[in-house]
Amino acid sequence: MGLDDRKLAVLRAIVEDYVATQEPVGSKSLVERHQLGVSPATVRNDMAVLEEEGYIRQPHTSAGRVPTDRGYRLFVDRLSRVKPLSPAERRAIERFLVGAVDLDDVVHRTVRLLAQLTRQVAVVQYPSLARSKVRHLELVPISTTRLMVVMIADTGRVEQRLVELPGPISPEDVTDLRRLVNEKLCGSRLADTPPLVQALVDEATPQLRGAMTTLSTVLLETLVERHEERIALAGTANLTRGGLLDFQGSLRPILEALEEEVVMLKLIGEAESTTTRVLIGDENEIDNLRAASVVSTGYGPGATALGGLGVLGPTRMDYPGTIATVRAVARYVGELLAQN
Amino acid sequence: MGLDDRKLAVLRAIVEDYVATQEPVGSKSLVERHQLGVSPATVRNDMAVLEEEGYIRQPHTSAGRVPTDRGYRLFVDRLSRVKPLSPAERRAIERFLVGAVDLDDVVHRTVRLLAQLTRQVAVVQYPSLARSKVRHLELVPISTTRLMVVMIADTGRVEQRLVELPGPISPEDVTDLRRLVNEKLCGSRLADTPPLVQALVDEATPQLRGAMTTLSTVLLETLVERHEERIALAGTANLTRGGLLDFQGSLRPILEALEEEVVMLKLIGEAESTTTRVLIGDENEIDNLRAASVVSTGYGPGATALGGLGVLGPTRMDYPGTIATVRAVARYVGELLAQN
DNA sequence: GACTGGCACTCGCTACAGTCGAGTGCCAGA
DNA sequence: TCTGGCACTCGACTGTAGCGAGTGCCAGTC
Repeated sequence: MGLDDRKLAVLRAIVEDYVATQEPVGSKSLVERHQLGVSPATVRNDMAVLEEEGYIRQPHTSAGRVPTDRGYRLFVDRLSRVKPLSPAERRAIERFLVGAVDLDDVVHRTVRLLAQLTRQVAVVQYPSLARSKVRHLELVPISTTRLMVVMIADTGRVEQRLVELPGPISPEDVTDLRRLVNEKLCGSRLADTPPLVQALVDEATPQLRGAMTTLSTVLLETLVERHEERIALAGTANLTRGGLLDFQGSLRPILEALEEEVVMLKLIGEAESTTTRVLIGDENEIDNLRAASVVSTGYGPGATALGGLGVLGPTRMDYPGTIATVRAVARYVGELLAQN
Repeated sequence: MGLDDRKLAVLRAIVEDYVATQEPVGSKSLVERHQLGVSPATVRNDMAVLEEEGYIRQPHTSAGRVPTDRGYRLFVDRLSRVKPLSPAERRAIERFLVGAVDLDDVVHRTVRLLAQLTRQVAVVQYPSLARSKVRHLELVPISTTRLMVVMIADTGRVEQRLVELPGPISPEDVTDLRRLVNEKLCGSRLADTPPLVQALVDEATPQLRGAMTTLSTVLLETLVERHEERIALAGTANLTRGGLLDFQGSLRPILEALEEEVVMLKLIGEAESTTTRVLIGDENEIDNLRAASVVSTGYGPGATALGGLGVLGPTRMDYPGTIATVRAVARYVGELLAQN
């Protein structure tokens, strides 16, 4: 059964009121607060239909209606327009991000900004290593059999790892190694390095072969496979906003999920492009987050995403406002990183 | 008025029972669960004295007694002995920390381990830069007017920062800069570098002076003054353990405090030595943490602390067990870092 | 046919009274 | 100094009643 315009207007009004007041909304207060041009009784009939279709529900008989996840979905897809940011918000974003001195700083400022503006939990993924290019590889001898490998990516990320060599190595050999590795790998995307690294081993002189083999293993392991992705988190205190009504009484599962980097990456970091994604309640694949919604987007120069960022909050959130903020922040961060 | 041995035994019993059950403890159940050798009435008299002295209190008339912060303090100082760890716990610690590949890894594993063993929120400070020595400084040209400075400390910490030079610089000059900086600074403690950095500027050739001045500013700013300290956090979900009884109903202030690195550093990182500190409730200077207790200690090779670590939980916590765990973990981490 | 006013009904919330029981303070006696 | 006994307190729980927001339905109107 189709929903006519008025029914949609009623749904929109319900979502807006519920988000604002956090209380189930009834037909009477609805007509009072919105110019629907009809009587409460009519609204009630519409509500009955909306409920039958699964867009709203009653917490108890004789309470007002509350949007369901499906209702929010319809609202987000068809009934809301992205709110333009207020000038104050724009200024806040600019001011907050100006003066960041390095990538860590950018990421931390961004995640705090996002948490503050949306009053929710914010998550920012560091620029993905897989999509970064190698700018420089530095080998620093720590002892005769130990090297520290430092990789600097064009996105500003710096990763390091200690390498235990099979045998002692001379400073000259380290210099050679450094030169070889840099010649081969500089400028290539990390995702493309595995064959290059293999080639390095194959082409190495017998003298360097042992060291190169160990080094290559570590490079592949650390930079390509392992904890290549990192995230920053802020605003967990915002979860306590709105008492315990949101999140059906327990923050536990949410906090647990937030601590699992892998989970968060899945949520935030999957975006390949800079489109905005909204996951509402049940749509979430992570059980712990069934009571939450996530608004996320990719950021980066142009339309390709270097990484993802987003916020997590109760399903009862201000979607238009949140979406606008997330997008705006992502755009600014993208520009900022492009400058480097 | 002094407290005789039996009164102290009563206090100990009250603390132990309350920590275990989380319910106010009465005189009758007390004599049932502990071999005090006296009747409930006698215990009641003792309790009256303990209450008068401020060691315990009644939530309401006619409920059992609950320890006050002062009571916990006395318990920790005089009535409890540090529990030896179970073999299982020792094994868990070893297993958890073996196989860590770099400092980040060590810190993350440690903080997770601590959270898991104590079932509380764990905080681990990265080895303090101020107390680290410079192992190597690397300068990587990003463009003709930009350098990335990477500092590697003997503790394994790696910090980087982008430097915008006043004018273009040649690769040869970069090499010279790198050599000069390393000759001067390698091996010295970061806290001692400011005069050395100044000397570098003074001694620089006219050609390098401009670059060196900028570089020195950045070095001082980034490495000595600014975000020199970092922390890792884990186990926030443990705050929800024990319902909302702990933390007087709101996690808000706790979560807020946990997000403030500065606050956490003050709490965890002040220790200069590897002695254990216990802060109970009110003793805490941070208002937001008035309902929490913190057990912290320094870790490092020998008795000098490289950094601090600790846990935060409700005042109603198992102090002997927590103290033992925190100490044991700190010792292992210290050993682990000494190996590098 | 769509909308409206009216009406009976539901049910959560609050207030109030009553009961129960854990725990206390006090006191006289051993 | 300790103990048993006793009266008392007060929170927790239960049951009842009234209130009110909100609903569904129906007959009537445009």
